Amino acid sequence: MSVTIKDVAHKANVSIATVSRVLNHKSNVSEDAVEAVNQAIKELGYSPNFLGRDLRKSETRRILAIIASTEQSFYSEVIRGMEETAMSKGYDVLIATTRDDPNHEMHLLGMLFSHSVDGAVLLGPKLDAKTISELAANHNLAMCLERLDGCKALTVTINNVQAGKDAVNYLINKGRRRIGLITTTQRAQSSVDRELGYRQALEENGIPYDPSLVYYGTYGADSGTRGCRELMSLEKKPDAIFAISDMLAIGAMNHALAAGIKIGKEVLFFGFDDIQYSHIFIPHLSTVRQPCFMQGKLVIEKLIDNMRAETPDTSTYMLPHSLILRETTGD
Amino acid sequence: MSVTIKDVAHKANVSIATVSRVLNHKSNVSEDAVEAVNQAIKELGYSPNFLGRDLRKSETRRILAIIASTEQSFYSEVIRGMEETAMSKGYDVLIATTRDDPNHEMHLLGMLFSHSVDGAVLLGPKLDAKTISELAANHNLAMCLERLDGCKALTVTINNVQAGKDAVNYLINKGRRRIGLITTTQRAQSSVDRELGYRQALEENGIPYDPSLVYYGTYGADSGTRGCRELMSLEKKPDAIFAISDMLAIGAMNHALAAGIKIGKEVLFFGFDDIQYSHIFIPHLSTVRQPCFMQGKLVIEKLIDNMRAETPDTSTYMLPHSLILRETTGD
DNA sequence: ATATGCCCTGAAATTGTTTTCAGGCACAGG
DNA sequence: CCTGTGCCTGAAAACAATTTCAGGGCATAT
Repeated sequence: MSVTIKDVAHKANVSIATVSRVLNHKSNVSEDAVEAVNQAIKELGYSPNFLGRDLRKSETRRILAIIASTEQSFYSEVIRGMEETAMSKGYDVLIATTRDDPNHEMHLLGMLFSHSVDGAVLLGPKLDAKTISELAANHNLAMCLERLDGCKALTVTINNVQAGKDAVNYLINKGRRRIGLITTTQRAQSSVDRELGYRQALEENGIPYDPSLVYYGTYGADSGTRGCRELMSLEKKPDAIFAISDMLAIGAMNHALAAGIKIGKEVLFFGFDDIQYSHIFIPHLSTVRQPCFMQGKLVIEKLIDNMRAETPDTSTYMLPHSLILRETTGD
Repeated sequence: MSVTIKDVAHKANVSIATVSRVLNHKSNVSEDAVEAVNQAIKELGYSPNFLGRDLRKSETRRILAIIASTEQSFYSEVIRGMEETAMSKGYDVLIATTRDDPNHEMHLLGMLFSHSVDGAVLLGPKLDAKTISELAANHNLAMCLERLDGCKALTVTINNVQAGKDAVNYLINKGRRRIGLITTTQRAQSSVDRELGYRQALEENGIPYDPSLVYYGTYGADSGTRGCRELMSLEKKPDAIFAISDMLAIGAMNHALAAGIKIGKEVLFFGFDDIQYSHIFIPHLSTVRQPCFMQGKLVIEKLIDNMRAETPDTSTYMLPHSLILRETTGD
């Protein structure tokens, strides 16, 4: 069918071993041979079958990034960080999506077990901590962006508790006391942590926690809109709203704009993620920025380290976040 | 190192051939053997090495989708269409990004040449038509979303000329005569086609083409903002603006909103792509919707057909688009 | 009793590459 | 002239699976 190393060897009048040496740029091969082989390769239009190579070498130099869907443009910087770092070490990054299905996530991890890739990174896993811990013990598996409580696997993330706390503290320092929270019923650990930060900030400032100020929805913008409408129809309206994602915050502001609420004065808004639209949408949204590129970079570095290590590093690395202050907090 | 089929065979007291038969659910194997093998597999925690299997079978059942970056959330529906269709036929879809670098695009195509995947789909290629035509002649390669003039390769897209024309015709039918165009200097074929549609619509309606009404920028929202500002500072202002992407349109409307222009009355806006934000942003944007899911579905179906065919199908399939009419055209 | 057919099994070939090992050759030093 | 050294080379093993082929065992038919 396809042209193989054997055909090249035959055409160049050398052994397949010599062709292989040329392909891999080994030093111990004569110039004549190199010339002849390269000539044959060109004429035949040969390109090596990596299945053979990978099998023999037991490595593919490929890493799989498993994400929920390509919808969240938010992942894109993380992926870039992963790719650039991987490439500099001679690896390629492939992406696959789970569509929020834990079974499909497991199916994709099959690529790791079956040696189709050398390592895998989960960005927002759907599987539980126990399962992942077990898998990570025997395979080159890491997590990024999301940590999992009690999960013994290499993790790179930010401190979402502290980040939520910082955002809410900022609102409190602006003199706000009735702070609404818009979050999701879907309990990703990061959502849980951000909510925890919200509560800690209130507590440390002696503000009583009021459950009616917390709206649980989905993660679409329209859910943010509904959340804002609900919070604003309370007898005692909030004077600030913290949303656990920019998407929710933007949805929320849509209601506020429609209702004629003065954003940044009457009610302050704080988002999370610093997505592209947070500074396209008017008014510009104050938000928490994570070091996306750096998280991608670090997780790949550590993952590749682990591939060569005898005992894998299963630490959790938390990178620093920062507050981006814009119009919605009156800045 | 790892546990292989040999270990399983030994543990189950059968030959590796029998283990292989069990793994592949062949009928001609006794129940006792099946039992013993499955038991051994479980005890050893064995999972087959696909490199061996793929090499022997000369197929990986994997398809590579090559995109520019995961930033354009716009791709996500296409990918979903690809994945769902592929999965139903027993294939997995992997994604890789070129970061707009034609060299890297070629590097990624190496996965196709080296038999690491069974087929590849380019979504918005950076390579030229000639190169792609040659590659497609010898490998299982297709294009989706973007066509390339004179490229002899399986392509699934929409008719961007007609779509641009439809959008502009709609504006004309609303009584508009001075229609601005916001586009990009980066000449993707789809941009060229949409601009062509714009000109054809004008021509067919006897409206002279006015170059000062065309703004060439990048594809960021801020470029749309600049474009709108420039067009609105003309002596003879436009009464409608067609942007070749929603992103540009949203950027443009940001200027209009800030300048107090009555969107949907004074100036109509028409976008392209129907991205998520086009109905989050207020006012809601009228836009052209492409059948993303269907394009993804069709390209995979045709690509898989091509894998089994003796002579590959190199046709271009154009799927129907539709106009989504919202507030920005006064609907 | 022998032949026929079916079910199940394992040895060995096969897939395309890398790597090991042994040896051929030339050249320098004794 | 002989030996050691270094460079280059090819045959064959290895990687982990699938598939082919031949045959053993058993039941049924003749």
